Amino acid sequence: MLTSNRRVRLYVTMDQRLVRDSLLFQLLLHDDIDLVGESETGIETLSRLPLTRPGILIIEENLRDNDGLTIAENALNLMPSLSVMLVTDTPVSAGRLAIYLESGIKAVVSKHQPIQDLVKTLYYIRNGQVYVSPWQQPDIEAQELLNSYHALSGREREVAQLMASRVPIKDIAEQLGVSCKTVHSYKDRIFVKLGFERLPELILFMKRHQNGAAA
Amino acid sequence: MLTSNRRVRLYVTMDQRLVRDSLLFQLLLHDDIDLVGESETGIETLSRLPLTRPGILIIEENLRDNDGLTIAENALNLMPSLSVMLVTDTPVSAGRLAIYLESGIKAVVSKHQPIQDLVKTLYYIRNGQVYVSPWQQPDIEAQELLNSYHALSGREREVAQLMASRVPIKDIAEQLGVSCKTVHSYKDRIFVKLGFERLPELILFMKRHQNGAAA
DNA sequence: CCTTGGTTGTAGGAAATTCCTACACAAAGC
DNA sequence: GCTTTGTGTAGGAATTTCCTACAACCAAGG
Repeated sequence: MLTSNRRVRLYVTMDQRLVRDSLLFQLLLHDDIDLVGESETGIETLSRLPLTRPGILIIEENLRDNDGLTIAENALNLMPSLSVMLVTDTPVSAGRLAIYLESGIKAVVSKHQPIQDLVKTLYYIRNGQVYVSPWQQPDIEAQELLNSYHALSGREREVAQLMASRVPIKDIAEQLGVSCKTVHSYKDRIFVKLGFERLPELILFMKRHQNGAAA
Repeated sequence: MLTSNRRVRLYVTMDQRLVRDSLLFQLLLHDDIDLVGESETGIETLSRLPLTRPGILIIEENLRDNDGLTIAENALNLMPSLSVMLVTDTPVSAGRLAIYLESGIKAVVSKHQPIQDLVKTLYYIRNGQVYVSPWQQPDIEAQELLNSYHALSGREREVAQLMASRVPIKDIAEQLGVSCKTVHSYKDRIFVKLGFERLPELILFMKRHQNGAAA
């Protein structure tokens, strides 16, 4: 298999602290990700690259002091082995995309995509692939997730609903008349089937699923 | 004490899915927060308020279809009991701030603040307070955190450093020649002293602390 | 028809984690 | 000098995670 388990040395350049923080909190949940640096501006990023030697740079397209492309090009000059992921907030034309890829950028992801997209992409490029996310509406992924949900068994779905409403495991066990152990088994299976790692993912998915896909 | 333990019915309106997702993942870690709805646009928010009956609305200042102030005013007309938190990405002048507060908005937080600011503010306004975050550089909070760090004991600091480098508890115990239980005690104390809940917070803090405050 | 292989409902065990408590000892203050 | 506070150490209980087990059912294939 190609799934290498080498660690990721990550550098993140994002202007807004709130966004950077919440993104980093997510990324740092993965224990194969090492944050080697972070910046708000392109210039600072360039200056700190040599010392921090990241393997992957996640950088916003529009920075305060510069545009991500320029910084990325300079960064790739300094460190040809760097994998750059550009995070965009406006639609990218085909022409511009071509420029990005030609300049050596490994991935372009949109801020209008789910965060899982960014995480997935991070691992793609860690493995040497190139990836461009669609601008919006991730039909493929969302559909797959929907399918996975419908592949849940009856019991699993019951537990998923209760867990998403924050009913404690013990209460779920009582309500269903089974042991805690059993509920844990359902929980494990749900998380494996849907590819989740933590409760918030399940809560969010269930909420969105109920409203959006009530059809 | 004033710390009521009533649950928060939260509605979040943010344009970009990536930002919304990562923010929600953070917020939903708190088990007293119920997400009752989310939108990308102001119009949709207004239309869904009556059914979802949130207690708190977190809304961006600049939306695709409207500005947050307008939406907030309309929302407050519909539901006077709603607490609105406006999230801004540009500096807010004193005049504009006055307008915000006069129109009944309970909090204004900047995207250039750490995410903890937003979370704290959420609880402030849940308790009926009004809060305006500074535009940037949270000297007060950051300084408090620094102080807390310096209040760590020697052993605690050692463990904090190792944990931030993702050394497993067992290995830490071995290295320090104490039992796992002891390391867990240090961990608990560190988290209590610094006010953290999860490893990524510690990792991020240690990284920033080492680089920034190496003075 | 009977076997085989996947899925479902159920649960147990081992290890790790969380949360709380304990306690001896040293430093510090009144 | 005695009491409080902080520090290094660890134990217990409850919960969580991860992995395994297994009987029952169901679909498919020879």
